[in-house]
Amino acid sequence: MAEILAVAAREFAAKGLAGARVDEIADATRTSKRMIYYYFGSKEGLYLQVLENAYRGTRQSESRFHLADLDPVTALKTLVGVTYDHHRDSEDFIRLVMNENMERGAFLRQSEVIQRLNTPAIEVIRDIYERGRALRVFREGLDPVEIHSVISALAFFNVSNRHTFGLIFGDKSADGKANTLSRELVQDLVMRYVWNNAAA
Amino acid sequence: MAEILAVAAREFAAKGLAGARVDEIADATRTSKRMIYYYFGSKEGLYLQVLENAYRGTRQSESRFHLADLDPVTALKTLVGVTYDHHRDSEDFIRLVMNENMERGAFLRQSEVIQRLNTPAIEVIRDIYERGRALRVFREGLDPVEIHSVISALAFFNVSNRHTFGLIFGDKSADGKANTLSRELVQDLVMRYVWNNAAA
DNA sequence: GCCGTAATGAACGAACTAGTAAAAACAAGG
DNA sequence: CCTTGTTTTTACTAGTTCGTTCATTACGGC
Repeated sequence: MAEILAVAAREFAAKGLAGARVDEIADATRTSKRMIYYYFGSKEGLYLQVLENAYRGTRQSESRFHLADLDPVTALKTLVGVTYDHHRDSEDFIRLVMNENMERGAFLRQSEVIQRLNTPAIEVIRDIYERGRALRVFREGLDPVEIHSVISALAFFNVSNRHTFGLIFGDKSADGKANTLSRELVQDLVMRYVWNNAAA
Repeated sequence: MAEILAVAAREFAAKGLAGARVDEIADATRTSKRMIYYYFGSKEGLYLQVLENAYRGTRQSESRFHLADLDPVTALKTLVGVTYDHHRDSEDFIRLVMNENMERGAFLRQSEVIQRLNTPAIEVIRDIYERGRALRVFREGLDPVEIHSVISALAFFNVSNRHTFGLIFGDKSADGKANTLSRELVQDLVMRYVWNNAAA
């Protein structure tokens, strides 16, 4: 039932696995609690489905940007920007991942589905990097997984630690959500990281 | 009672505010549950004290490294390394902060103590950056808060998202804990970010 | 020794929460 | 229209969990 999954995603994202209440999820749907147990077996079964669903949804956004058609510098800069935007606008997904890390990956570990979803993301970066390296605008010896990690780390942290960072450094933007790391900053950081300083 | 705080810190770090159980905390101390309510009033009161305590402990580590005595390049690189090491070895603190972000900063907001603790960290960076800029090894126009944010983001993410990242990319190190971003990588990234490419 | 205050222990209770029992409603094939 | 299997509703339960009640003890000043 898609409605249950959508409601549960919001609830788990808002309060975490331990904080979420099955009764509240049920009340927010047009079905009943009994249905949740009928379809998903348990609270944890529901959580697992929500988690898988969230990862599935996320990995689809990058493919839409035709990065292979752009020159490597523009492509990488675009990829960083798109990743930044996507994270910023997917707070529920971020919070689900945060929660899953609080659970020490106990549920992600059970899912074979998710593990395969990230390979394409790496391949996109590998393609861009190899092209940039051939043109000598990117330096030698970098690992696409590392580049992906850096981009993810900055885009993720910017959302995940919004509240504590915002409170400590007080720089809330207009919408009330602190963006401690600006879009341009992250792009700049990544481009300087891959840049070949001895470029022709 | 220091013992209660220490036990509670472990428990809240392990299971979050909603997941932790007051009875379990009480059983792990040499005192009783009654004492927790006597001293801290409520589960949330205890949590707030734990959080404040954790921030206090963290901010003390940087001052030990005499960064003002080092040349700016070495100083910044050392600061990054020290911050990286400290985060990697303070998983409980990281998890408390993660949890507090899941709580949307509701408790940190109540604490005036914590807000003041981070100013020194910025001043250290400002000093290093200004010296490096004067020597023309660091470029113009950077904000110490931004530099601090970048360092924090990478060091924090490396621990906070250990489990999900480790599962997806499978690179666990010897101790079973995935370090997706290596120490050298983070140092390299920050140094390239501040570096003045037009250096003499 | 006496007294007020701080500290402690054992047991309890009221509210909550994941999960279930049992049966009603429904769909579909014969 | 009846049988058979699936979906859904309502009400319930067994166990947990935060917080309290009340009685008792340690302790420092006088």
